[in-house]
Amino acid sequence: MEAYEKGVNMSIGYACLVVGVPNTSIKRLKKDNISEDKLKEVILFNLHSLENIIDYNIKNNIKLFRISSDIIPFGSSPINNLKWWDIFEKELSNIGKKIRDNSIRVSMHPGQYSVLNSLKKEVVDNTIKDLEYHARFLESLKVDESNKIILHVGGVYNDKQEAKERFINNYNKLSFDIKKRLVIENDDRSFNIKDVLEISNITGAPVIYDNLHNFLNKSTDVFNDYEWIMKCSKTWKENDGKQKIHYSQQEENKKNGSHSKTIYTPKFLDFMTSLYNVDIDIMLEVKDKNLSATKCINILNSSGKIETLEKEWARYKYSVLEKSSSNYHKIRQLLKDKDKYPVKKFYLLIEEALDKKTRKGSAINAIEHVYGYFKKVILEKEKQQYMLKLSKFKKDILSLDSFKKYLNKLAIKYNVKYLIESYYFSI
DNA sequence: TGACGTCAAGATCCG
DNA sequence: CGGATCTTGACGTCA
Repeated sequence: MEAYEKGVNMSIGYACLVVGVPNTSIKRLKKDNISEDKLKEVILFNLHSLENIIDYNIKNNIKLFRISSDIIPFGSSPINNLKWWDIFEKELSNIGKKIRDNSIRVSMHPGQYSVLNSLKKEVVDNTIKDLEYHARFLESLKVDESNKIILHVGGVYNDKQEAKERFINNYNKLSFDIKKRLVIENDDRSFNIKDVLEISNITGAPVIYDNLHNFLNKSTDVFNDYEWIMKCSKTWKENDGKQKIHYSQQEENKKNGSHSKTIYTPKFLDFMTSLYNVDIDIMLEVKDKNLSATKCINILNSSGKIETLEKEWARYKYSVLEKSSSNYHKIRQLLKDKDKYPVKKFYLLIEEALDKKTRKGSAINAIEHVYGYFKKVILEKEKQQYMLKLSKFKKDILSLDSFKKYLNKLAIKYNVKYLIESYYFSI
């Protein structure tokens, strides 16, 4: 634990979406369904969601967050010629103020289709437009240049050296508003961390080290995570803010590069220990998003309180019960001693439970626990609906997901806060 | 030419 | 008719 105690200012965050928090979804539009009104409507909707996400992050002490590129639909396309930064100035500055006032650091990450070193001029032009859009969005929040835009180098086109040079040439043509935010990241098949450091050496762009990409696409120079992170640290200058890395784990039995469902804490702690007390920000790339961010923050907190775990337990308990009543009881037992903070054991038991296959009996057990919350308040009609669904579920003609969706609807209708905040309906 | 990755919109199916 | 489930889109590179 001692190893990373000094990194107490370190921020851990997650990307784009929030799991299990109402009113935080980001909407998209299809090209053939676009009108000015529709665009405005969706932008406003998304900004409301973003504000709710920021509020959630503030409340949960999450200081690092990647904003989805979909926040402004077709933000870099001529299809959308709205001056959204003017139209929604009030909303944007309001969100920006919350971000700044709470020392949250945000970032954006254009997708794999933005390729600055492409052989096609049109692709490069579109990429620059996309970078302009991302820079403008961050600018509209009035957040400083430590709030970064992350980009991969692009394609190799049979000649890596030329591809690097094309990247550098095109980088040099970018406006200062983009350059001041642009950081580059190693990818999982073309440009390894050594390549990216070389490019950084010439362009001056800071480098994001991605551990999983490095694992899958190693440089011929053999260094460990810590050593690469140290090399990358030199590329971060004062105005760039704290050095940032991406951390993810491979989902077992899935294609290389698939992010894991959750961050497994023993592995994460090994990684952290191997970094000694290096002071960096860590962006997690993981399916359960904010859940893993909270978990990792809690597990590194050497002065944590039992209340934190109790709060987490309230949100996880029915998901655990659904998988393993044995772990459910073990955790209850674990949380009895109010003077301790058994955070490692706690999350280990949760991870172990959630990895188990759901058996029908335990699923029903969890369902009945959840049903207990509105058993007394719901209408007779709903009671009958519930009974019918339960018997259908038992006969395998209703899926667990559908059943849970119905329960979620009831939870929202009767505003059962304990259940609405639970992860039971989202993992 | 299709896989790659992502996730919600949109389309279609089902009871 | 509402809800569940399947398909598509939007993008560029590479096998």
